Amino acid sequence: MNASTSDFPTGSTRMSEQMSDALPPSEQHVRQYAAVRNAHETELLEDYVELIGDLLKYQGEARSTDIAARMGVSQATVSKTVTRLKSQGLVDSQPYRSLFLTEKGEAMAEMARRRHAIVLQFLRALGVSDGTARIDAEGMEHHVSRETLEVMERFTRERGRD
Amino acid sequence: MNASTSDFPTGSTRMSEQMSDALPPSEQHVRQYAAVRNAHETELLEDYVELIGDLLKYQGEARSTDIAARMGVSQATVSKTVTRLKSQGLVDSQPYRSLFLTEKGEAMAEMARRRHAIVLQFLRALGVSDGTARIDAEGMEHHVSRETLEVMERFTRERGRD
DNA sequence: ATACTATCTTAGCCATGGCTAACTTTTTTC
DNA sequence: GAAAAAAGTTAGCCATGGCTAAGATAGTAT
Ligand SMILES: [Mn+2]
Ligand SMILES: [Mn+2]
Ligand SMILES: [Mn+2]
Ligand SMILES: [Mn+2]
Repeated sequence: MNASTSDFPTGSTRMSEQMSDALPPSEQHVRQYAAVRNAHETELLEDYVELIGDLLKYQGEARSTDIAARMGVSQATVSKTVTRLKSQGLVDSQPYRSLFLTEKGEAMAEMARRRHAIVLQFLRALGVSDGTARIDAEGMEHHVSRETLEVMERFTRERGRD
Repeated sequence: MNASTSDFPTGSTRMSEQMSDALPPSEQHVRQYAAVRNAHETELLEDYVELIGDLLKYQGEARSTDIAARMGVSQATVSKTVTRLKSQGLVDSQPYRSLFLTEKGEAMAEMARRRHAIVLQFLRALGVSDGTARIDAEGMEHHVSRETLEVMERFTRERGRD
């Protein structure tokens, strides 16, 4: 249940690495953690609208059951989250009916889709296997800034084996 | 308050990218989301032990106040989280006293420290600016698999300007 | 020693994101 | 078109991770 603590490469720690481990200035440090908390606030909603958009596109319909099956959670959990999505004006639906994205939801889905694709393609271009790349990209995407995305895009374009 | 939905590069979407956006098989998709939920379970605890370790190392002591200041949260929040850290056997402390890491806490801190450093150095080696790299690394680190870490390490070693 | 200040804890509040169980509605089957 | 199955909702539970307000303890000055 607990994350393994010995699950990572044990390669040599070089001199030059030592320096970068000192504590950053407090204000910087605070910004780092705040950015993470911030990302976590919208993470799930982003994944939902992205998935709903994909289901609409590839299956013509987005049903709660499909979402529950894909996300690996119960239907009740999906129902509750959909209520939140509606209250945030991202999703539209009648009770017991299929789900749709609002304009705002479309926009968020489109952003998430693009961002996710950039990170996934980058990881593959780097040389990470497809399965691992998909898993890592799903979590990483929400923590990648615009600047880093641009660097990733350029890398994939220039050196990608995609 | 809501995440901006137009905050990302709008570069052209190439043909080859289109294919990779199709829905992955359901089981794979479930694994992706499960991995993210899993990472989020330990994420905060990892950052706490990492920070406590750094404070012990660089300031000789790890006080709740310092943690609260660095994390940008209230002391009450730190107190509550420390209770959890103790109940998981990661941290040791007497009431109103400084914090220490258990063996288990040390191990987790060491893992987190290494992983965090690898991701940070990788981003810098990629060409991301220091400030951005620090922010992105803080969130990304928890979602990077062993395989990807190894690829990042190799990249930094071979092409890094570090 | 007393008083002040800084630190830490506790209680109680809230939102999020899981779950199961019970119920309702819709869809399919016969 | 009735019965059965599938899909969706609601209620109520729990843990996490924030917060404020109030109180307790420790450390510093005077
Ligand atoms: Mn995701
Ligand atoms: Mn970290
Ligand atoms: Mn972190
Ligand atoms: Mn995360």
